[in-house]
Amino acid sequence: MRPPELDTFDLRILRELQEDGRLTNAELSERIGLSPSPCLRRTRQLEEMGLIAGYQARLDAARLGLGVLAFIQVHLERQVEEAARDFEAAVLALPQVVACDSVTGDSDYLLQVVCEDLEGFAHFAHDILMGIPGVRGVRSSLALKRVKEHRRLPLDQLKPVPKSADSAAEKAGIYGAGSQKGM
Amino acid sequence: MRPPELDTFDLRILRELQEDGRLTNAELSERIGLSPSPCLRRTRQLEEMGLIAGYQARLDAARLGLGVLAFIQVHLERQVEEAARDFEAAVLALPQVVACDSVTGDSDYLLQVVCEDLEGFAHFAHDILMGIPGVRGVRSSLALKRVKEHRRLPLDQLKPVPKSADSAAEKAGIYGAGSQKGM
DNA sequence: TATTATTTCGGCAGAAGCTGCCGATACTCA
DNA sequence: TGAGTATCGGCAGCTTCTGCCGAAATAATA
Repeated sequence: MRPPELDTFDLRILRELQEDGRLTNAELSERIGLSPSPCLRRTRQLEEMGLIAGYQARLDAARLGLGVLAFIQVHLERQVEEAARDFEAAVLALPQVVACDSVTGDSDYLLQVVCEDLEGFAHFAHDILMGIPGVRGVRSSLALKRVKEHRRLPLDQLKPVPKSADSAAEKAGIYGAGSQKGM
Repeated sequence: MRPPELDTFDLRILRELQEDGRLTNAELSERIGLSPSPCLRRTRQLEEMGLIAGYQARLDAARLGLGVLAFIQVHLERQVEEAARDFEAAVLALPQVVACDSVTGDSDYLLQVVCEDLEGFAHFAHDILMGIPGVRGVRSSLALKRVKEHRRLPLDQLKPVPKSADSAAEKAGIYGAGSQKGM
């Protein structure tokens, strides 16, 4: 997937909203150096393009009494085509699993699991996870300390389009019917 | 850390805001079955108590051209007291690292890293990460497919306080000076 | 059980913010 | 250089926010 070409304003909007998702449009427009109208337009477009996938409150798991975060490497049975599909479906339905990726390396999936306490985690790992058909084995690591968890994407790595150049053609593609660029 | 005792309304607020962090207070109050005034009051309290740590826009990394998510297990040199402190400080300053936990098991830290492409990732792993003093070795897994990534805490695991019981004493402690519970 | 104290509720009103429309400006392309 | 296009900023009606009020519900006490 090719990155859409965003100018500095767009990147600033993304950056600010990634920091504070409840910024008012008025405040946001001030911070990025644009008046409210075009700022709101751009934000809506970023949402419609799916670059902003949504907004969410970040909750403090520990303070809420969800004290255990575990990373679980999962190995599935080989040669079972349906195993992966079934496992993914099962994982999607488990609220304790807050993230799940299929990964390279010596396991098939990496799960991130949140539980109240070790007892709850033990129950999850043994009775629930190991009970999913196709699961051959798991290996768990418990998070001892959350060193960094802001989860903000490194937008600084992206270089803005200078807003001059082929801006017209670019916008036509991005904001318009979007019939180019091999979508 | 003991979980603060939240009633059903509080839990509903957390649930809804975890789903959509930009809900208007009017809409939120409707959904939880309370009028706007007390709803806003409760939300503000949840923020002040730190249960709501913040709000953020969830961006689509892939569509933004940040196509690589990697999980990196990091081993530090043993017997080096400062290694951990220095490593954590270094990690905090690296924008590519979107999350970092110190973990149990056969590595010291688990990093989640976002890069534009494999080239960028290779550069990060070799030139940046391995360049941090005290790092003995790393092992990487690349995410092939994000099966689940909503990152919503399983609030259903928590049981609400019936709103009767010792509500008065509880509120005094939580909402007031907060001088109890070993803070 | 009756009374008092405390807490939380719902409603209201001024202030702030949203949002769709307008003309004006800057830019591109022929 | 001139026509066409896209983005800007401003405005106005509407929604939403937010702090303050009295009322209702709950808890503590006698």
